[in-house]
Amino acid sequence: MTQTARKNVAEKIASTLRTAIVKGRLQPGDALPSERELAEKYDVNRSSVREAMKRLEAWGLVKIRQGGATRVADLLLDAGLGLVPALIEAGGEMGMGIMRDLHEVRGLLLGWGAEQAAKKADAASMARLEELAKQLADPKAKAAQLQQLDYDFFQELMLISGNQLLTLLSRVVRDVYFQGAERFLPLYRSDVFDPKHHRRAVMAIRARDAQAASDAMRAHAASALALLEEKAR
Amino acid sequence: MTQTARKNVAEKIASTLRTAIVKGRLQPGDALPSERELAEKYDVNRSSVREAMKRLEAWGLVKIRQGGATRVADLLLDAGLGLVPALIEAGGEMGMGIMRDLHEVRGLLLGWGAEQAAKKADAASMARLEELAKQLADPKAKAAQLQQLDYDFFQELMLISGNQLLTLLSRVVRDVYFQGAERFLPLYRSDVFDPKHHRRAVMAIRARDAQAASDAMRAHAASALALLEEKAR
DNA sequence: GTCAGCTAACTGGTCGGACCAGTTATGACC
DNA sequence: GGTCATAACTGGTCCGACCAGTTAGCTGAC
Repeated sequence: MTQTARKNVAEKIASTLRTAIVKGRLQPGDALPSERELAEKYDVNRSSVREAMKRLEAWGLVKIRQGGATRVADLLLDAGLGLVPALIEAGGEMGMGIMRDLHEVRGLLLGWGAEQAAKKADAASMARLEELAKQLADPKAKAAQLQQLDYDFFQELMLISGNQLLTLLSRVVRDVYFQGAERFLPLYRSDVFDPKHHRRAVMAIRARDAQAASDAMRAHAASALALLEEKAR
Repeated sequence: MTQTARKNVAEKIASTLRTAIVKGRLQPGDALPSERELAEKYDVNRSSVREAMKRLEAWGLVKIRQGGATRVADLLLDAGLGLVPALIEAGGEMGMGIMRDLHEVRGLLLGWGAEQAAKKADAASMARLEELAKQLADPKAKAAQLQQLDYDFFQELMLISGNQLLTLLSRVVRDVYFQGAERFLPLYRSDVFDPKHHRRAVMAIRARDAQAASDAMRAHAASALALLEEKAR
């Protein structure tokens, strides 16, 4: 339990139970203790426990039924993205796996977004992308700044694609991403980060070359992933 | 206000406010009435209002700060996927747009999933895919069954890909999808639904032809999208 | 008049205790 | 042994109080 200082009571309880579920101490189908019992156990009011329960339900980790007990949901069937922070937190192989997956998804979306941008970026968007690429090439930039810029670039592509669902989705990716942000920071150290992919992508988008743009961004994600796996060894 | 009969009190309030926000009656930055005021207005207890607020916060629609007012978040910056049901519900152009986007994302994921499956499907997964393809080709199947099978096929591909994040994501896609399920139902009527893409994909996966598999599933999504847009006219 | 600083009137967060509304297991009755 | 009412659970909602931050307005020094 590190760094849970500033959390709500409900938040603490929710993340405690989430961890218990993810780590398998609570199995799918198991009934959770009743709200009243949990309230007593954690020495908080039942309202707070209820709030925690609602959160777990929103994450798809439990199923609540009035009258019946609250039970752990079948993770494979019902868990949503709310599970991810717990997976990352769990660390080890599990955490590594999910971070690998995250980069894979990012690569997929980046490639598609670049392709779309090549087809329909307007002058204003084009200018924003170029500005971002320029800042990414700044040798004096700090790793954290580069990380942020890289995300901004990603988001700009999603916006250009005009797909609202993906724009919303990129928000989720961001939350997951910056959750374990410091783990990704080494990827942006000045001696390893190379802005060439972004530069190539911007040029391709300007030239309306969808294939090249897509390839460039995929390459970016792939190289990040390769670095990450190298680090893991 | 139709069909809100079986909802929780909190759920009703949350979706009412969500609609207000999505439709722009409440602008980003605007302060919501205080919890006490809302409780009085809707003639419910403050606890219920609080629950609704927590839900809106989880959706990224509002920002809650102890001491300060609860304010509408900047949708472009903070809203997550929880916004989607409201967009669909809003109907009209907006709803149509989001459904179009949904199919686009589905196509992207289907294509990628099929590609991955061609690379790493094992015998058991292969068998499941074939079984699903067979059932999809059943001329006696009802539209709703076909729709479910189509989703199952999608999910199986996500599972095969081994990407946990995408598996979780497909859960979200499912929720969005079956939310407005009846709107998609016409796509599965026996006189329009054609299982050939699934058949082609399965054959390609068996032959380990990633490109062909990907193309087949992309074609499936594209044709569904085309049908959808034709219907909209 | 201007501005710092205090205070009062907000906001959301937590509490406890009550009662309503469903579910489930018990046990008397047939 | 099977059935069915009911008691003892579960979560859902309510009330009213107080704690803990924020904000705005007032006061007073300059």
